Amino acid sequence: MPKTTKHKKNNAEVVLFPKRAQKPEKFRRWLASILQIFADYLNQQGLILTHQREEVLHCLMSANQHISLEDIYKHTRKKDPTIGQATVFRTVRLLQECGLVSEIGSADDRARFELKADRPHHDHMICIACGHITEFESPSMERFQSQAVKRHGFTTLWHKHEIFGRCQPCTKSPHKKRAK
Amino acid sequence: MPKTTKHKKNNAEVVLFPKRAQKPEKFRRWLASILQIFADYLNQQGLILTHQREEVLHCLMSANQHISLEDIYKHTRKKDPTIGQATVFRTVRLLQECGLVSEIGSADDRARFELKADRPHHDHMICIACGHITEFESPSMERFQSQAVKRHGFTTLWHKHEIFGRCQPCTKSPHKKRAK
DNA sequence: TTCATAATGAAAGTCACTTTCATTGAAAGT
DNA sequence: ACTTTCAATGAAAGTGACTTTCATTATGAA
Repeated sequence: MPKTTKHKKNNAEVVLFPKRAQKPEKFRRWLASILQIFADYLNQQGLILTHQREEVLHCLMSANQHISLEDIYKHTRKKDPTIGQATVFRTVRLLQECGLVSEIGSADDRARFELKADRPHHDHMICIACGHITEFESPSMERFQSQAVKRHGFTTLWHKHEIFGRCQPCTKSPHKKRAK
Repeated sequence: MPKTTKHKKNNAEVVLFPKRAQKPEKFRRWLASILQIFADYLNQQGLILTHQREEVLHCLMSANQHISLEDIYKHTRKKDPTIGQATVFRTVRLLQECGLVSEIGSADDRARFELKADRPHHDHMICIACGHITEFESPSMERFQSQAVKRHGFTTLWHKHEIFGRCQPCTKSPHKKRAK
């Protein structure tokens, strides 16, 4: 049951780049292509790609996990100590509007975000013990979902399928904490 | 994409009991059985069933739709004008703890609640235009979900499968507002 | 009745967003 | 190069849905 434990301060320092660092060259090309999509969208809206906006996108692309607004704020701040929360907030909203980023739930009350470009659709399993988010996908489930939706004449825009529980390590040793 | 439009005040008066009124006798028996479950849980925790707590549960059982804390607060207040938000909040938390009630997402930022006792599991389609919540179920999807979860060694406690989009009426006439 | 607790509601507090507003700054016009 | 225009920005204030605090009140045991 969703015991809504809210209003808890997150003091944990988030390590955004654990292992799995990609080849720099490959990453650079990927970054450039995504950046182009963002720039095109901004242009189309009569807006421009500033270095702050670029920094936020870069942060989201470098992260190997799902991150919160605060995570992004802290990390971009290391490169540019004057960047404000407001800009991070507004940039993430822009990124959502152009479909590059999507919001997902979390074990606490801070929303997490992830890049969704170039990735197949997937859903999330969220560990309520350590906060770790595991991705999974099931094309069969997607098929059944479309059927169910069609039966009700509903038009889908997006969906969230989030499973809350305990991940493998936390099932085995419920008291060990994993870094957020 | 989840354009999180938050911080909007809900001034709409919620009609909790539209049609589909059950036979009074049947409802009374149902109420009594659920009330007993709640009372047992409270007892087991060294707590008691007060008339305020009973009123909150009654409200949730009478509602033919998914309601927010504020809805419950307003409606219980009609019977007892002195009941406080805090009690509603605490009672709903108790009801969640004993598994009688679950929280679901919504198109705005106010959580909605529903009774889950005596009901088969189901998921929700949430209309972002009118806020209406439609229930659906798909046993096949549940099966595939268990498989996916098992593959990752995850232990499920509960899940949310929420589809955001437009309901049939709002797809046809996007600008007509339905009461929340 | 007396006491120890649980229960309650008014009011204050929290906190994750969001918006406001005075500046900045970059590009377009002159 | 100078001015004008307006998007962009960050500090700070605002919002609002929860949550907790605290002084009372109600309940049940002794």
